[in-house]
Amino acid sequence: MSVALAAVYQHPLLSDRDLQVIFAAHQLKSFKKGDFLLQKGQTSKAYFCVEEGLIRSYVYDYNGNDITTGFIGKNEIAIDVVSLFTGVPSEEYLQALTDCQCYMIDLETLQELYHSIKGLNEWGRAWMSGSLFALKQRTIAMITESASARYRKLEIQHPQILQQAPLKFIASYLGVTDSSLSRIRKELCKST
Amino acid sequence: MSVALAAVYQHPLLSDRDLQVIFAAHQLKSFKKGDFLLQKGQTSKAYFCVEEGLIRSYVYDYNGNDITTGFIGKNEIAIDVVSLFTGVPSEEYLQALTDCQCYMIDLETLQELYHSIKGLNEWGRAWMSGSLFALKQRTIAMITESASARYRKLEIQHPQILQQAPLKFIASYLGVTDSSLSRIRKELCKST
DNA sequence: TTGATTTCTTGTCCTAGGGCAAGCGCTAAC
DNA sequence: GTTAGCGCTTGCCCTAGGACAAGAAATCAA
Repeated sequence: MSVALAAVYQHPLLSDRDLQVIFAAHQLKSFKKGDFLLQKGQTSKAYFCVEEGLIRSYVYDYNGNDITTGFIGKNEIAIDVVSLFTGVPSEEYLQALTDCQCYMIDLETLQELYHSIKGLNEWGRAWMSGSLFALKQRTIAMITESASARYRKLEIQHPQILQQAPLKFIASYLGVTDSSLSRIRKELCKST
Repeated sequence: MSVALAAVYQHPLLSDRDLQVIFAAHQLKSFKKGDFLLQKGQTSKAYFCVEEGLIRSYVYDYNGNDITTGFIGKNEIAIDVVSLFTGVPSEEYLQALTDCQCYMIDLETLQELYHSIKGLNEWGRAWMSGSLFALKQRTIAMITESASARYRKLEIQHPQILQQAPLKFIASYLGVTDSSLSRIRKELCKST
C-alpha cells in the first residue's frame, strides 16, 4: 500500500475501510522529467498524489514572465483546483522537474467517492483550508519578509526543493531574479 | 429575500427550493463600525454573508506589523476558512470598517445542510476554488506588478474599498507603507 | 571530443520604495 | 475654546533588489 496515499488521506473521519476504497480508486502513473501533468488551456480531469519526485506549477503573467507558483513534492497533491472543480480551462502548467511516480484519481471517480464516503467531503474541505492557509502565509511573507528571509524559510521547510529544482525556478517562486538569489546565497554562505 | 444571499449562493446545482432552505438557515446580524466578527485566538463557529458594509481581515505578522489580508464587501463572505473547517483557533481578525448588516450561519447548521442539500457541497468546493484562485492572482501580482499597478487594479475592481477604507489599510493590503501609497496617488493624479 | 545549451555567479549602474520626522488638516473630548 | 489624536502628505536620505551583460561551470548531444 502506498505511503504517499496514506499520508495524503490522513483524516479522523476516514476509516481504514474508507482508505482501502480510496486507494483502490487511484492508478499509478509515471512521468519523465519534463513531462506535463497539465497544460494551460486543458481542462483538468484528475489530480495526482506524488509518491516520488518533484513537480513545478507555473503560469505566465501578462508580461510573459514565467512565474513558479508552487512546488509539489512527495506526499503532496498536484492539482489545479480551479480547473478541476469549476471545469474551466487551466491557467497553469504542472510539469515534472524530475522523473515522478504519482497516484492519479479522475474527477468522475472522485465524485462517486464523495457520495459513498461521508468523511471524504470533510477531508476535502480540510485539505482546501490547508491550501488556503499556506497560500495566505506565502502572500504575507511576500509583503513582510526580505527575499533572504523567504529563502532561509524555504531552505528549512522544504530542503528537497533546493536540491532538486534549478535556481531560476526557486527565484521566481520567491519573487526575485536569479541573479539576486545567487547573491543572497553568497551572503548566507559567508555568514555561516 | 436577501440580495446578498442570492448573490452568494448562486450555483447551477442549487434549486430555488434549496435556496429557500439555505436562506432560512441564516440569521441577520448587525455590527457597528469597529466591532469584531472574529478575533485571533477564537475558534470560528460561523461565517457571515455581507449584505451591507465593509469588513477588513487582518493579522499581525511576527514583527508585530498589522497586515490587511483582505476586504470583504457587499455580497461576499467574511470567514476564516481554516478556523471554521479545521477547528483551530483563528490567526486573524475580522473587523467591521463601517456599520454592517450580515447574514450569519453557524457551522452546525451548515453541516446539516451539507447532508440534506446535495448541491451545497459542490457550491462549497466552487467557492473555495474561487478563493484560492483570487489569492493566487494576488500573490502573483505582488511578485510581478509595481505598487502603483496594484493600486490601479484595486481602484478599478473594488472602487468602494478606496472610498470606505482608510489609506493605511489599503497600503498594508497592497504591501506598501502609507507614505508610499500617498506618493503613488499623487503621481496618478498628476498623470490624469 | 567538441560544440551547444543551460545553470549559476558576478560586475556595474539604477530605481522603487522604506524609514523617519515634520506638518497640516480634521473631528472628538474635555 | 484647546488639546489630543487620527488621517494624509511631503521631504530627505538610504538600501534592497532589478536590468543588463559577461563570464564560469556544468550538462547534454552527436
